[in-house]
Amino acid sequence: MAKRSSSSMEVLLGMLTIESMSGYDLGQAVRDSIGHFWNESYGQIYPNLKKLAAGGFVTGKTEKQKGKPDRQIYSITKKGRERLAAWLKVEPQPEIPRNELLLKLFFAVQADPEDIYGFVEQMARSESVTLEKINGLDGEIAKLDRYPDAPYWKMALRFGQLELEAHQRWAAETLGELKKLNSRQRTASPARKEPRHGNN
Amino acid sequence: MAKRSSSSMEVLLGMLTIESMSGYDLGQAVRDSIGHFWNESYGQIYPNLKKLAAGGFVTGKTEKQKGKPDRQIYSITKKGRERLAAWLKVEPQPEIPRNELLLKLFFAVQADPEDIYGFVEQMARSESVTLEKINGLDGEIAKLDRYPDAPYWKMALRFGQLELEAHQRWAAETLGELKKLNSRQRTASPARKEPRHGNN
DNA sequence: AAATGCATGTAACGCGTTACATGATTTT
DNA sequence: AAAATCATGTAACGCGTTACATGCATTT
Repeated sequence: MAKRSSSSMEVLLGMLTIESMSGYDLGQAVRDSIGHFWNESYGQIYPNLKKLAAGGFVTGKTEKQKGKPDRQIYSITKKGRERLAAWLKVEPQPEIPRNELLLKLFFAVQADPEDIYGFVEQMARSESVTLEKINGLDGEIAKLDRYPDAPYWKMALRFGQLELEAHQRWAAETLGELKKLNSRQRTASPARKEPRHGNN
Repeated sequence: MAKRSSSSMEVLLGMLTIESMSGYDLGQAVRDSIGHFWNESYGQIYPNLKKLAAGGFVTGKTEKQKGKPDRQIYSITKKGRERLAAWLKVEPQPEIPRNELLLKLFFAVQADPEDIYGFVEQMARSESVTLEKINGLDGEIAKLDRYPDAPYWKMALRFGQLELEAHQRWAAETLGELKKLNSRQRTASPARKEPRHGNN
């Protein structure tokens, strides 16, 4: 058995406690509000909603629209809430890490220094965009303090802020180190085009 | 097609540039030296080594041992180095995030406050262990400065340090918030056993 | 006596992504 | 005229985990 329970259904249930939504809406909601720590593809969302409906955890109502295709609006049921509550009692599994950037950095002696430098730069740039997005969400949550969820949303957001700020500091520090290392390497062994390693 | 290239073979190649090893050794090396940002299971390592050998990226030599089972020692070939170099030129993909703790925190209104508090505490404790392990590695790398890789290894390690420190700060802050929130809730609505939501 | 470590491997299984399909409307 | 958005869905495919198998040696 390769059971990994995996919470893909429970995110949907959780989101539906906030508001009844269609599968399409759920995709957006996940991306826009918890995208910095969770993702869910439509290839997962639609089949899972069907399974949840078949199990009585959600109910769906068809909503007609003019011009646009019909929407299936899903609502969580009592049974769905119970399932969510049960899942919330289970200790969360730490995520198994797979950071490709760090992997390539770890093997960087085998690489072109310029490439590695570019990777770190690129990561810093793209994460700073994410950070700004998160900071934007912060302001939005502040306006939503009628929701009892708001304080928790803020804590989850805060995680992203602190983590990404740490990443930014690391990137700045690392880019400096890489620069020093590259210039030292260049002066130490000048005009070395092909790395010589005596293997096979 | 669901191609995700996935670097599982390249980690092995990368590790073999440091030293020739068996599959078993590779499993340990991954866990012990890059375990904080990468993981690889034996169910992946052994078949991948066979594939790499079949493609001429590594070569294996059987090593007899007394009492213990034979070891297959793998070495990277010229072709293997080329493959690694090619992979190192490709921009690393940002990891898709899946943080169960934050997910449960996000839906914490639906949960028992004590459970959530415990989850954050538990995460902080287990990550502080990881942090100590990383700090231990730091000292070991310092002794390995004959390796040209050492500076890069340090940068990868530093990432883990800064990130985990940020997590620790977040956890401390969040536990404080949760405590405040829980006491406020208890005084606001006393003796509420069943949450009343008008859904199905 | 039982459990853990060494060492290599295979098989089952499911999770998740990507690609594709459809078709109308709105934006560029 | 082309591309993107809305909206729902299915099928293919592979990655990765878990479990299982084997068997000897050492540790508890």
